[in-house]
Amino acid sequence: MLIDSKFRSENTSQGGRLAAERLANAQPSATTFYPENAVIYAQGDAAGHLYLVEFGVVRICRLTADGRRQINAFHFAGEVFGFEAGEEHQFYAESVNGAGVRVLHGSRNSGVAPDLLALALTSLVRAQQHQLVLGRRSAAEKLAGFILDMVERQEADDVVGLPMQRSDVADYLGLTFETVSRALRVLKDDGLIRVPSVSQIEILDQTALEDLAA
Amino acid sequence: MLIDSKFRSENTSQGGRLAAERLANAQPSATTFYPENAVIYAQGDAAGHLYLVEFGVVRICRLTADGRRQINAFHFAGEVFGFEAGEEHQFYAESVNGAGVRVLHGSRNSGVAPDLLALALTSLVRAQQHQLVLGRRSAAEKLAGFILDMVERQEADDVVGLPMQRSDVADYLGLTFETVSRALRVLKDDGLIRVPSVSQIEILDQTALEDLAA
DNA sequence: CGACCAATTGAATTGATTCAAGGTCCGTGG
DNA sequence: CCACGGACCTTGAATCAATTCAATTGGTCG
Repeated sequence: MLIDSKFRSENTSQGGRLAAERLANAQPSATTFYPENAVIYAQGDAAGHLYLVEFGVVRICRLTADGRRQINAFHFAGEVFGFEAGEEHQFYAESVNGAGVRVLHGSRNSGVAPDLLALALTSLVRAQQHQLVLGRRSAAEKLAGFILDMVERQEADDVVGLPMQRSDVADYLGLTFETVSRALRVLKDDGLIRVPSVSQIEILDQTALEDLAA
Repeated sequence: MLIDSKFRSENTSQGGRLAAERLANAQPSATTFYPENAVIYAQGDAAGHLYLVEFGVVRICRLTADGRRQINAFHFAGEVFGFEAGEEHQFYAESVNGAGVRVLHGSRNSGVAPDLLALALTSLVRAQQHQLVLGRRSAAEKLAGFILDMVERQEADDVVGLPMQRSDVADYLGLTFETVSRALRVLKDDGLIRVPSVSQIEILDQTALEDLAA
């Protein structure tokens, strides 16, 4: 089975945005605003819809039995989330910093399957990337991978925003927020980054970051 | 956008096997046998094909800059692998213990998109599950999650086979093989499992394992 | 200005890794 | 058939890194 290159070609840095636009334009609907930390859907809710981030950032989370939180993904403007397996959501989605979200409505058999596939592959690629980052041994390596991911998705050159707080980053990387803070300091002391403000990171040595994260 | 429940209903424990069968039957092809540790495709090879495991186990891996190996996924009989983003494989695939693999050939526009979507979602769900396991803090928790995954996919009741060696499990969980060995001992000493042989694990207390891994 | 929340930093502890030494299993050859 | 060799697994002890708990700093909003 050869996957049509039309599907794949959209799936690298663009993150399936063409497919998302096609779906969104096919049947426009209203954008809902979710204030900071507002729940978009909860664990156990009926699944099946897809959501398009218009602006802001969304996090996809899951709570463990002992009350810890694992963040599965962050989604930025232009990205689509909501793919899941069963009839119920295994994860819950929240607005990180105030986000506008549009539900994608559409008939089931209107020839959008190729677009759906492209979007699903985008999510798959992100998940695979996250697997790699989570599997890295040291905190500094994880953080380097995270920062590079942010750079790529924000299409920023050297100053990248961190719209989520340290504990979000920690739960995304499987660390504590103190360790995130310390790892940032290590990268800073080694001259790989600068931290002009709490929510901004300037890349000083992208090559060194990539070597760490590779 | 409402994802057709036909796609989703196949995507839980069955792991998209119906879709895989439909694709395989659509255009049968020969099965290739890959001996232990044989490479099925290499990092950098042209991507685009999908592969069906007929028997045996396949691992999907990636090497890091400093020579460590991250195993992204294991695939068992009946499962499909090979989904990737760009034109080149970002990962490499190897036979773990001698595996029969069939390349899925087919015309690009023969109405198989729904099946492709189902399979891609299956891979996505597995990747998400793996994210959760990798994010767990302790080695025992990771191992509990891994064992439960094996139980589910082998459809075994209480004795589950571990066809891969300790170092494979370690690279899958982001641990060292010594830590895997020690974590197994912990689970054994706590009465959650028995280890009748090196490659077999008997579940004694599935509920406790689930509590650990949840 | 003061209160509050997030982030940083410090010190002690816990847990995984590292390095090293046996132990087990299995296939091969005498 | 048994002994040997090699690969894999287990176990031990020391080290190192992340967590935990606690204190302090920084920034924001009323």
